[in-house]
Amino acid sequence: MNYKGYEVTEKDNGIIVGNVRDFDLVHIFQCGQCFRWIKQQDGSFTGVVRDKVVNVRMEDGKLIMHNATSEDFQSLWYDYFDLGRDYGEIKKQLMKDEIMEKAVKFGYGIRLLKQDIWETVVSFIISANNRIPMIMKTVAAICKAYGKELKMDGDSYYTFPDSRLLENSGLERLQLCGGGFRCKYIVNTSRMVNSGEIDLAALTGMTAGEAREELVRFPGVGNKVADCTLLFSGTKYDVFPTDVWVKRVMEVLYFKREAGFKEIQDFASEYFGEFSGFAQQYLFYYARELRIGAK
DNA sequence: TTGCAGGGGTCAA
DNA sequence: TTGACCCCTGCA
Repeated sequence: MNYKGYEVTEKDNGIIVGNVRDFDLVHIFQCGQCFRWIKQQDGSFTGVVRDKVVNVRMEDGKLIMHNATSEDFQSLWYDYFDLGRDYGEIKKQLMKDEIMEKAVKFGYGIRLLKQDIWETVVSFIISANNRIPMIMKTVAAICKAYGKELKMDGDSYYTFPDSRLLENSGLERLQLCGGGFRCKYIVNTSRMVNSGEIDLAALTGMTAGEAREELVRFPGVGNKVADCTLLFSGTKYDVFPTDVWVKRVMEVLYFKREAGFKEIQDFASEYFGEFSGFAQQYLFYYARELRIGAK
């Protein structure tokens, strides 16, 4: 069948998706936006999104999704991988100088995933003063402890637990997952969501600035975590999450000197405008892989 | 082998 | 503006 320009064929408990462009699994999963896709020995990736577990790989320019149906593609994967967006056009807009040209060519297959916003905010609370392997380990432990079990080829996988489950867990049990001092933030953030004090679904209707102000009311959420949450859930794209790597790459490549966070954000919003979030991803991936500005 | 610094940030003083 | 913070890894 054909769905919005993508040729989707069902085969052996899976689907093959043709016509995917500007799409590279390593770029997508290792550009810092997600923590639940595990690279397998054969180069494929296995991950859980909402209540589906799949294994994905590329073959001859086609996306092969194991344990998926064409209904799943329409209801979930098309949106999740942001397949309705023309990244070729975005890249053209962003390649306005030599720096961006290099960054975009380097991470040519990056796509911004539309992840569940609850999972995103909790994951990025965990990311504070933390390393990627540890973040992945903690998120996996939380899912295993509280999530719903899913099966694929005889192996068990787990969904990301909702805010009720995390609030009810209590601090002590949550701390067994290795989140350390961030666990109290997660419990209290869960409580604020459950009480209705903050409505995550309402952020869509706000400006990026308003949505950020709302998010930083959560304990453990500052500007950086708020911007990551908005960008990686597909809620707002005119944000420029500025962590130490982005700060370094901007200082080295654009400012040629030390620069403050506010200064960098103002520059990005002026220079990249509505495409700030995409620019951030190309720059971040470029900086981190090439260790630009690393000590 | 043991010890210690430090990490994709936030909070409190 | 600055240090503390869980916990694990890398490197003396």
